[in-house]
Amino acid sequence: MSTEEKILEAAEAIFIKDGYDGARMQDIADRAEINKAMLHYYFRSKDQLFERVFNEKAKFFFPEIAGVFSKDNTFIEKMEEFVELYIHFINQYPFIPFFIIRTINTSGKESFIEKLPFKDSLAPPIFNSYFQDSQKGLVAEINPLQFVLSVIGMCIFPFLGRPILQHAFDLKPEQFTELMELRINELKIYIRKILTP
Amino acid sequence: MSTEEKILEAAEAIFIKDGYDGARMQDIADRAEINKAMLHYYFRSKDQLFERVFNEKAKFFFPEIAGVFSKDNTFIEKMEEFVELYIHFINQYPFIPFFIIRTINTSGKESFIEKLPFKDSLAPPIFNSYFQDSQKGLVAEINPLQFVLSVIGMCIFPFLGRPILQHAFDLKPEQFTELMELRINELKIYIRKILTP
DNA sequence: AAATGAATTAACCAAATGGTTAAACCAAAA
DNA sequence: TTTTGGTTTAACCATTTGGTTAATTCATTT
Repeated sequence: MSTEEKILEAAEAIFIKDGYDGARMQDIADRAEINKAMLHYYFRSKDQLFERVFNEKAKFFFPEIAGVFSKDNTFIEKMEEFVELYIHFINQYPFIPFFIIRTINTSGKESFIEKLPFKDSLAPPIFNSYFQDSQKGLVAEINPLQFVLSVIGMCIFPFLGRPILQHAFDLKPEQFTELMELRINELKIYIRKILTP
Repeated sequence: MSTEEKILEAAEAIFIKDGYDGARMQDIADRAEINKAMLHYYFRSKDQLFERVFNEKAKFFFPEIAGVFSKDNTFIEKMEEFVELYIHFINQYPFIPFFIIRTINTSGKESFIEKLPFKDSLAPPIFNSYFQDSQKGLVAEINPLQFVLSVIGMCIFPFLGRPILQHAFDLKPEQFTELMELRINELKIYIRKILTP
């Protein structure tokens, strides 16, 4: 593994664990098993290293949904698929949601919002698909924005509140992951109930 | 206003805005318009000052629901009331959810989890009420834990992702608050659809 | 008015932190 | 074999940060 890769891997781990403010350049260097000066040699500054890490992780906050929303099925079916895709997705990177939420709520890091694919890639296909089925009477009348926020919230919240959950129900990491896998079908039921006309 | 109150008020604002790692004692002193040494005179250390602030804010993460869940109505009605109460509640302290989520996910601050009223005060009455109505066939069969996580997630997520929302839809703070007020009725509809047998 | 004790301040301190530098290392080209 | 240029290291630097101290101010008690 190249030095640059070692640094990036260590920086990811430390920034995801501690956030920008909590992360220490020395911790990243130690984890990458290199000299601290190398961090600056390869990435100039903490800011630039963080930006590089964020850019590579931003796409893992919202999944790529083109595949789901180009299919020729109903909005309800699409949303069910979306939930399955999304929870599987986050289960593979369970600490990304908090990393992203923390970053966009951190003073001085507001501009990172623009790097998230929500506005351009996620919301429009969902809204379009809803309006199409809505005109055909295939879906209940809901507010699509409020609905999308609800679905994302249902999917993501357990990962943000994970420490509370693990404490309250004494869950081991595997048990948490399993609970989230079971969650997929539960949310599919909720979504179908909400959206059935 | 006493010096102690001035400090606490400033510390709240800074810790909520910047988190423990991002907060600077000097910033708190400046905001309180007092000498930095006074912070230590009154609260000894950054840790103790933070703990004091967290303890006072922890109760605003989950609302007091005794009133709602002692009523003689159905689980569905209770949950509708809960959502109304909860969103109103968070709308008054819109930055508390992120403050709490950030803290319990911060290394070294895990022990603060225990100060949240979820395990002892929030979950049990909800679960009990569900099982009562479930036996009477008054409510659809769902997994109460997954359901509670969903409701909390639906209520809270927009406040955590607020910067994304405000950016994507160009919302002013008043507009955001109004969107959340409208959200109450939308979520009530979702909940009734999910829970109706 | 003198004494007392808490409240407040300015100056200071040690450690930590992001970042720099000059020298050393090392593999490939000439 | 020497040169070259990228890579790595140890030592160093300026600033920031949480925290301390000793002196001073101020209100209250005697």
